[in-house]
Amino acid sequence: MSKEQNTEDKIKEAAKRVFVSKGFAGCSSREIAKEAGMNVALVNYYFRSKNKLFELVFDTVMHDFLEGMIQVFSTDMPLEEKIRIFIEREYDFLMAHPDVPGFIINEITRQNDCPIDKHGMMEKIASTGIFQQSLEAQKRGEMREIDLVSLTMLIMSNCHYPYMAKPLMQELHRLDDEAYANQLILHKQYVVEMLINYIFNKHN
Amino acid sequence: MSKEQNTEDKIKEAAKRVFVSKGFAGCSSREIAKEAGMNVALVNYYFRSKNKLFELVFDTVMHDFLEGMIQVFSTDMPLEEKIRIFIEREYDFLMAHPDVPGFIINEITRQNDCPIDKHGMMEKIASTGIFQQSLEAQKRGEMREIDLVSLTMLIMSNCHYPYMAKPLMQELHRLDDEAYANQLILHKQYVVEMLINYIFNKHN
DNA sequence: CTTTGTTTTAAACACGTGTTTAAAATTGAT
DNA sequence: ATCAATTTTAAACACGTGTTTAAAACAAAG
Repeated sequence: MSKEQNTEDKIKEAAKRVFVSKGFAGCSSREIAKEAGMNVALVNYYFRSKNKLFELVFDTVMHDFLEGMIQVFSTDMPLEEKIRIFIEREYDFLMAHPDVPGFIINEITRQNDCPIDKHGMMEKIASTGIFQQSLEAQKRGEMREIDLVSLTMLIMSNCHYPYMAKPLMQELHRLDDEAYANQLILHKQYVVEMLINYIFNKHN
Repeated sequence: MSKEQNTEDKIKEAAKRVFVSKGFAGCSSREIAKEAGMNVALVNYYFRSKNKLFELVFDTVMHDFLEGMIQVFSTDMPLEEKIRIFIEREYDFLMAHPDVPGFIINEITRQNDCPIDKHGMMEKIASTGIFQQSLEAQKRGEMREIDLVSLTMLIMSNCHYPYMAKPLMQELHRLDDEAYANQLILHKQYVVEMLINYIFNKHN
């Protein structure tokens, strides 16, 4: 990447790498500093504390994570196409950022009293009209009468879990990294087919 | 429970509670000791170190986790019934132990060079004949021609993720604990229906 | 009761943690 | 070149960590 980025950004991106892969409790300030190639004190000079730096990283990761949804949902495709595209985009995104879902879920679980939806992302998602579109499709009988929370959960489960559970699945089925990467490409097809079939009452 | 259990078991169960809910990096030896109601040194008197205690806990959790599968798969039900029962048992198990999947996946991810399948559980699962049964069902055309890794992944995704992602889902949809528990009961029905339909080429 | 072995405790050890301090190095403008 | 402001560093601080040690409390057998 560009070597022209300033110290603050170098620290922030190093912190993102370390936090996302090891979690807040699984790394130290000094490890982040070393990853950024500089002193420990400098980290706290730019960001007052490990906690503040973490909150900043978490916010941006969470933001990037939800931004993708909004882009897809904001188009004027028919619902079926939106869902299909969404799943494929999600698999592409996770191919490049495999440990983001685990990071987000773990860190939200860690402290159950923090403000997660700082950017009001959920309202943004709602304001794309995706939920209205779903309800209308259900009224017209084009879509299965399934409640929207479960709809979300079905889609997310089949997108996130294969990446989160990678080491478990690799161990259970004795797959190396390359084999698992190929498995994921194959699996995406199954997931799209299964979800579209189920949500829109398709046969075969 | 029975107050008659000895010190060693009291420590081990306290450790299980703390490790499973907070993870290895997220807790201290002293926290485990306090949870067990005793001194720090006593923990290391019975189990030589935090690491040894953790490995012991992880093994038993992993064992209990896989034992359920084996029981269901070892029956002589038709495949469709096995899968249906498996999903329902999995939801029941996770209702009582919601953070087990996250614990297992996180801790396997943490150290990518540890012997996970210490009990040879995967061979036990294979020796239930579940995989042969699947292949035969596929040959007879009763079952979709789907590769067995993806089959496993589809089922596990839709069982584990709803429990792992609970706080994320609660935040996104503004659900309290009771509402989410009800949601899970509802969701189980969708999951069974969707998976059975897809795997066995059902219509409706 | 005394003695022997086991269980429990308080204290300490060396080290890593997050954070701060004060000095050094660097920068940029006059 | 000088000087003030900014950036970077090394060192230190107080505290929490995993682990160990040695003494105390306890139990059981003689």
